[in-house]
Amino acid sequence: MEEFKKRILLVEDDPNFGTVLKDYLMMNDYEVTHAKNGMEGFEKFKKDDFDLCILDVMMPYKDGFTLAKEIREKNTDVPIIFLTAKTMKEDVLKGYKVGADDYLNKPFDSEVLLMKIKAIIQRKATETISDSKQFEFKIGRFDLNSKLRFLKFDGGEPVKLSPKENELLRLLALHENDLMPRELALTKIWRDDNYFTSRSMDVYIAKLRKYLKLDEKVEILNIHGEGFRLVINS
Amino acid sequence: MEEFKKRILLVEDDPNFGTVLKDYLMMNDYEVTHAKNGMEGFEKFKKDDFDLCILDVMMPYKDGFTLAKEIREKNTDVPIIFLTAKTMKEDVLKGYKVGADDYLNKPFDSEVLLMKIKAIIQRKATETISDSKQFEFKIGRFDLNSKLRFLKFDGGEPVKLSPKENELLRLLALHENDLMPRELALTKIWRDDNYFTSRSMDVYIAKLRKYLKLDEKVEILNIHGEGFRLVINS
DNA sequence: ATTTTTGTTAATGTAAGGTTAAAAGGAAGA
DNA sequence: TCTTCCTTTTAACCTTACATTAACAAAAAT
Repeated sequence: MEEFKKRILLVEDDPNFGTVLKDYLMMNDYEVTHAKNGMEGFEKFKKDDFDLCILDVMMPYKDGFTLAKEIREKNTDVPIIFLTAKTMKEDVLKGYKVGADDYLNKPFDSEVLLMKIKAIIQRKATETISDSKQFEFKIGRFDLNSKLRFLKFDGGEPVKLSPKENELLRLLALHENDLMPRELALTKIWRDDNYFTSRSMDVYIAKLRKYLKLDEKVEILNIHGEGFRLVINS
Repeated sequence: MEEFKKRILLVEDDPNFGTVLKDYLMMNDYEVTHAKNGMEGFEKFKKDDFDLCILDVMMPYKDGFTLAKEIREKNTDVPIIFLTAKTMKEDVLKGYKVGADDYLNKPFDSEVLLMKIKAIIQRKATETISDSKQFEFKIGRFDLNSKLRFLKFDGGEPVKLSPKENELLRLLALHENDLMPRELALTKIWRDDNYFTSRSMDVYIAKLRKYLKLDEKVEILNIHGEGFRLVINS
């Protein structure tokens, strides 16, 4: 049926609950790595590729949100589910802001959790068809290495890009010659779509245009009300 | 900022709760269509394009799941959120089976609902893959790319089209050589059919005629009181 | 003949985008 | 803790793009 088991990073400080949950997930054919606190969670996250992270919110030293933010810096795509102790509205809202995919209030029904896991992993699987592991792009006479965050012109000295510059250019490159919808960048990179994030994005477009000026064949065009288009003229 | 408000189909039989929820959503910048039962819900669904459906599970005659199934047959992509009366595990599981994107237990916090709506709509926006072919038309010696909103004559320099110009020309092209009813354009593009939108449309017809003048074989004819017809003479 | 519908151009108001600079945040080091 | 450097956001100001409305002319229908 499935060649490889899906891998879940479970970060939960309560040892009893944690191990029970881990066993339950393993019984349901997931490969589970259990970290007992935020620090350990991040270490394990860096070492491996996971299909899903389940993070407890209430943890000593490093709470789930802080951990989520660190994870997001490394990887903008991994699905994250939060386990919140109670129906803390603030927690839920905060969760979505760091890019959570879902949350569950403890105590929760384990079957429901399984269902959510399945739904989320499937969702990601369908999303991740084209833009999978692409981090290197040729943009006219430029080379973008978006893993190391630099841009080289004609193989010369690389210019360092800030995280936002890098993500934005990468997204544009992924849609080369095609529309890169505003909304897409805002939700993927800024994780929020409002007036200010939108203006912020415009500022970054200006920055990128400045970098790209070196090659007059490369330009970022605007499609009013829709988004931007990175075109390479021949 | 907002090109168009996102459209929500709300199917909820409790009139009090339904209207309150509708008003609340409308206050938050969504365009809401409220149906009072499953049958009505499906009718309205067929008539319009929605960005999201919020379905009450417990409804007389046709429950939320049945409705969801019918909706899914028509459209595999619209996000669906279920409102379940209590933490009915069966309901939740059943919901996911019909392809729900999320569910909420009543009573729920309205801000949390907003958050979910936002998250889900954004998620779907992200998935929008480039299904190009539907956006490219050959109109005489012109090429219309209605995704990138430009019109090329004889493969020369593309002319940019405004959103309304583009949509209108696209509709005409879809009905090439055939009647494109006035009303159709008004409801689909202007989303309102009155004296002013009608005059506005005439203005756009004039603009399109100006663009299309380059190819004397292409013209937009008026059918008095009915609509317009894009004809390509041979 | 006159009312309604359409053709066309121009004027107006608003929203979106371009650009630059200043302010605010945040992390690393002193 | 304070300082410094880098990144990001916010603000300000300006330009361009769009859609609507008005105004007047021409066709078509009654």
